[in-house]
Amino acid sequence: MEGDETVEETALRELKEETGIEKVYLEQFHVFSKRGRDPRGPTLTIALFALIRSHQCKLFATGDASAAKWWPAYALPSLAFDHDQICAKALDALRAALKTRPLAFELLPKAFTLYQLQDLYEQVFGTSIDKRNFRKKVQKMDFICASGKKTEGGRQRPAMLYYYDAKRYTKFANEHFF
Amino acid sequence: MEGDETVEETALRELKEETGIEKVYLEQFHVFSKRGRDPRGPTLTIALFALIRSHQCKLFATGDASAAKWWPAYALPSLAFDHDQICAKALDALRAALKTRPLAFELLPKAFTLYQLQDLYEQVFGTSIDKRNFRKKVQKMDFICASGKKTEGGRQRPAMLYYYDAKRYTKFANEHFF
DNA sequence: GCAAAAGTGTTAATCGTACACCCATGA
DNA sequence: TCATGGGTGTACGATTAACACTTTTGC
Repeated sequence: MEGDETVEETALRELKEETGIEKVYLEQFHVFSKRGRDPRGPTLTIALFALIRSHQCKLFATGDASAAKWWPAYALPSLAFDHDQICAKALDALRAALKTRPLAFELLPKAFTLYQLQDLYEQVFGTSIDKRNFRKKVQKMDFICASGKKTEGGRQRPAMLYYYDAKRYTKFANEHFF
Repeated sequence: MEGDETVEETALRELKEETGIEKVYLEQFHVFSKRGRDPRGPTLTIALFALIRSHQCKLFATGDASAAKWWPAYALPSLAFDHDQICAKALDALRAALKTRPLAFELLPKAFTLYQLQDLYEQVFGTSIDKRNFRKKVQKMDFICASGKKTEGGRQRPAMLYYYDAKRYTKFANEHFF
């Protein structure tokens, strides 16, 4: 941490320095402090995950000359110290977060198709979901709104583009929980 | 933090020093690092909540001469710095934890009645739950087991004592989620 | 035409919810 | 006898889960 930065500001700065990516959703998930986790001496690691919109991921690949690179979460290379455990816990935290809060919309473009949304959940949870049941459920969530526009230039039939309405979600959540 | 303690060890030591309570369940919920949260300068607070079994709470009241004291979460006294915000976030984290994991059993005696379990959920979530529906649901959870023993010396009809079986929970969770 | 995704309903089973009364104990 | 919790079943509505085919587009 530099100057009087907060944890989140530090993470955003480092992420931008290493990958060029900015303006992402950040969430803390654990502080690692076990003895011996770094042979150089006692350390405290405050771990956060960042959610990066899918269309921004390619910017990263064409970034500067740093060693940063994408890896699938289920096939990481071997990492220094206890960083493999940190990544494993990050995945758990991500799944728990996606189950209980509307964070899928931080991973998709602002305008997305229902296929993209379903695919996201299937990939994160490693399940397959029935398309009709999924769409039926989405229709009941009035914070997922059809924009009226459709995809263009895809290899397939144009699909309706949806967007996430955070204000409607708040109302929805207040009515459905507690 | 002293010596090469972990965050959890520090919290357990401090808790014991201040209140005499030990061997509790601890869980991290947030790191507070906002500028200006402590006028004395930049600080980093790693916040944890502890779950203390109800029958151990009275030990606390008869503890040493420290200023530690029980307060209801919905009527806290005014606290230093941003500690009111930390407590508010602790309550949120506690509710989220109790909804998604079997942590109620860290708050009850090892042997508990169904009334105690229901009362716990009602108090934490501020709701009232139908007794018959609650018991029906508990019956389906085979990790909540009748011990065969009953309460003695209460003011009421003796009640069956139940216990939590962590191994069965693991099996149950694997079958019911994902 | 073919590959890829878009879109669309019905049925059966399960789950959640609402609801009221008698019982055993200690004070 | 009274206060306090202990203990029990049913019926209705809502939700979930299983399941297959036609459409539109680019190549």
